Amino acid sequence: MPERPPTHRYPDNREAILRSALDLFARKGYAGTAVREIVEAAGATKPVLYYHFKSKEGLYLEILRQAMERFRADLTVLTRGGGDAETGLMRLCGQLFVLFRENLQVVRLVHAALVGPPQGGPPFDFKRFHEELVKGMGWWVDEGIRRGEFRDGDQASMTIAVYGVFSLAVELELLSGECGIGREGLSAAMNVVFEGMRAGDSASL
Amino acid sequence: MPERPPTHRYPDNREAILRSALDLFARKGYAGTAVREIVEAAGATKPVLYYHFKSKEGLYLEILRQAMERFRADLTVLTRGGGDAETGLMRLCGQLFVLFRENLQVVRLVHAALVGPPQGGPPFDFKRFHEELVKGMGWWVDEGIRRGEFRDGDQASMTIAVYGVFSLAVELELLSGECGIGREGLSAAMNVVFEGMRAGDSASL
DNA sequence: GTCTATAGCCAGATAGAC
DNA sequence: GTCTATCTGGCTATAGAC
Repeated sequence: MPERPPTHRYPDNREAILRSALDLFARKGYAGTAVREIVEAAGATKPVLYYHFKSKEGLYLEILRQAMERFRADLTVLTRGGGDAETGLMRLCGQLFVLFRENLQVVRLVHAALVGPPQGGPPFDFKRFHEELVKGMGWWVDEGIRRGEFRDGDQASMTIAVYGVFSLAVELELLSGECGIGREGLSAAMNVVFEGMRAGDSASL
Repeated sequence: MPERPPTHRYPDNREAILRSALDLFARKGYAGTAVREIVEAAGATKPVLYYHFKSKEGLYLEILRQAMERFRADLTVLTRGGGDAETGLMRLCGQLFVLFRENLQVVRLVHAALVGPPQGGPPFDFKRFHEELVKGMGWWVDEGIRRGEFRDGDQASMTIAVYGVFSLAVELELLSGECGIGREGLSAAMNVVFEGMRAGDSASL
């Protein structure tokens, strides 16, 4: 008879609380969400929450920590891969866009914590989110310049231009009421930017 | 002896409360800010706040209403004016950028309300903020296409590209710790986008 | 690990005098 | 218009049994 673990290390209650907390924090904000709401939605009770996460802040930090972990793993994969820089950059942005759209709740939570008021929530190293995105896109721009695909001399501005379009596309998905431009809209707008980055075009700068 | 108004219509208390509420809402969020904090920072008392604004929600809505009013006035002015489309678009974005950077608290508040969780705050027609910005920029893009400055056939994508760069520049100012690219960085990144919009460049689309 | 029950606090809002 | 004093309710967090 195989050994069973003496106790469940991650019981259903813990996962249920994480899920309903993510949902509520994303919809009502950290300060706007009561612990009572979270445990009711999860079908649990308050002491269970405090047992697993020690405090409301601990729960919040655990959600963000998990989100950061998953995001970094995906970003690492998407920065690899062959092909020319324009294709790689388009693939990176396109797949990140899909990933973000499939996890809008997390994106809303992190975005709010990045640029919004901290709402009394605990501090967290959010800027790494932003910095790693810039680094991932900047890597492809560097590649493009090195290979002669993109014009030389304006790496930072090109990265900002690409990142700006990507960032806006994501934010439009966050707006309520179907303002989003979708992946097709993102590709079209990125093509406008690429048009201004390609080497060989008349550079009147 | 000249007549004095029978009573102060907008006494100092009212303005002081509006200012400290803007400061606190922007720093701690709507739900994260207590009425007690607001009136203490303003050197007033709670009944004064409730006399002038009826409720915490009423105070919040009044702040946003005033912000929206000032913003629309500025946007209307900046969409007029002569010159070619590229110059007009650069001026619109540059001056809006300066305006936003001088009012970062309001921008943070509105941005949080636009894309962030509502935090229990009352509903407000925030999307008009976004829509009017898009309309203002789109007007100049239309002008540029009409005059033959910009390539034809991709108005929406061009507008998104310009708006995306502008939006990112503003958001980087919102991040804590001097991540901003400044007005020069905005201009440089916009030039990358313009490079891809100009008619006459080799269009390999 | 999970419960019931509750402590202790602070929130938003108001009554009524001036 | 502004005050002091106060009401009512919800909040986070915990004690202690199982």
